[in-house]
Amino acid sequence: MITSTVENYLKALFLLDQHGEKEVSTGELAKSLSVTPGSATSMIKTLAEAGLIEHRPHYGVKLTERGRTLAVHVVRRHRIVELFLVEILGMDWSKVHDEAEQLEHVVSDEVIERMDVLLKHPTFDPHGDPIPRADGTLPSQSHYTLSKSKVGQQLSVSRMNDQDADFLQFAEKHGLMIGEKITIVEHNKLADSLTIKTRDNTVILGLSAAANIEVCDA
Amino acid sequence: MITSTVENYLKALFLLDQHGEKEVSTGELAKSLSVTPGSATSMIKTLAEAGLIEHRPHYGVKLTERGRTLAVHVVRRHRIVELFLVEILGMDWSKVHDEAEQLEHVVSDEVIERMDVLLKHPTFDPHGDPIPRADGTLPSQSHYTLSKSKVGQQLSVSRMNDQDADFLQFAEKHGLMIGEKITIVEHNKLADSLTIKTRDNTVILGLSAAANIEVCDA
DNA sequence: TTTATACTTTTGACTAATCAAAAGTATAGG
DNA sequence: CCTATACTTTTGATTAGTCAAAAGTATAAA
Repeated sequence: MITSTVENYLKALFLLDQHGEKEVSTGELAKSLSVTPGSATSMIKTLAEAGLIEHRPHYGVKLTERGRTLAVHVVRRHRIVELFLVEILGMDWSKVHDEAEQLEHVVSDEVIERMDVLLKHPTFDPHGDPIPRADGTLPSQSHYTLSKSKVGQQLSVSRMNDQDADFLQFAEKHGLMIGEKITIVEHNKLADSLTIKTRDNTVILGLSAAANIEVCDA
Repeated sequence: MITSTVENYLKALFLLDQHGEKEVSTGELAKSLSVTPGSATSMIKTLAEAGLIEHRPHYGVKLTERGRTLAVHVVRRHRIVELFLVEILGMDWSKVHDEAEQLEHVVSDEVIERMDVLLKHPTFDPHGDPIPRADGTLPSQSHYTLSKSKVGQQLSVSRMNDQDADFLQFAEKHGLMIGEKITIVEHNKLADSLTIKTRDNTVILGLSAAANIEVCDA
């Protein structure tokens, strides 16, 4: 049976290893789901028996084809629901993550496909994350993090790595919304800070905050 | 903790005794939730301890004020979601019940209130059932069942007592949708049947089917 | 008054998921 | 080669919900 818990484990594994390249450790998985390592181990056993992951004890786990397919569909549901909540119900983009976290496990395929049509087959969600297509493939875009950009570059904010509502609100208040054009004014290596010109502000960010914001060329 | 299971028990109790007048028996409750009587008894114990119902052993249970309030809010969520699925997502009214059954336990108050606004504060859902207001009160309307109506009466279909998708599709196909005007042509007591003229059909229904359709004066 | 019947409650067992803590394992450093 | 450390797995307990079947209770009929 694919319970919501199972879906959450599969989704976490997918998000920790989007490309299906490395093995994910029990500890990483446990941390990302806020459960104890022991809980993760026992669920890993269950998922491996169900053929959803492959487990090399003491080394790590990897999604099987079937597990990855299920995970991608959970992600698709999550991101379509998020966008729907923002676009159709007018909710604040900084608050839709938690709501979608619940809804992703119960909305039927029919509802998702109807939302998809209403939203005109969108490719990115309100946080800039790609929305997997119904066939399981992913749209792509070349992102890099703000902390790696050069002075003078004209950029466009493309996604947020941090889903924390406070952080998202802070970003929004300073004109760092998805799609917004920005310019790097100064990179102070001593202060470890980045001065950024947004549409109508100038913001100074520490590099760790800048690492949470992805951009692409404007 | 108010789990979905708890919400389902409370909702079932409310629907079995809308007016809070009689006591509901363990058996009735168990049947309406498709669980064994023993399961119902043990949940009854839990709900009584939580102060959500009052239990007179061997006689029955009744919602407390707090239990009723919670139940009414679940019903509100269910019915708003149903109407939303039909009106905004264009789903078939005969299919939205099961979907709403899942969603009612996870949608937040904020989402419900936004749907309510988008739907312009509706008072009845697609099956003709009243939608409780956010304050817990219920709109009312004088319904009676088709099986009790008289020959010659001009009526308007106002709600369906049976949520079974096949029945709803049958009704729809024969022009027995909510709001549709109909006339009673004949009541054959021997055949136990009712002949009804709809907009562009004449339908013959057995009395047991007729008892599942509520009407009000046209 | 007694008994049969129908219903309710209790009991004991099971599943999914969790945690805390004990036991086991891989590996880097000496 | 040995050991300390960090991580993983195992073990045993707990919770919410369920079922099947045994035991108990209320009541209508004899």
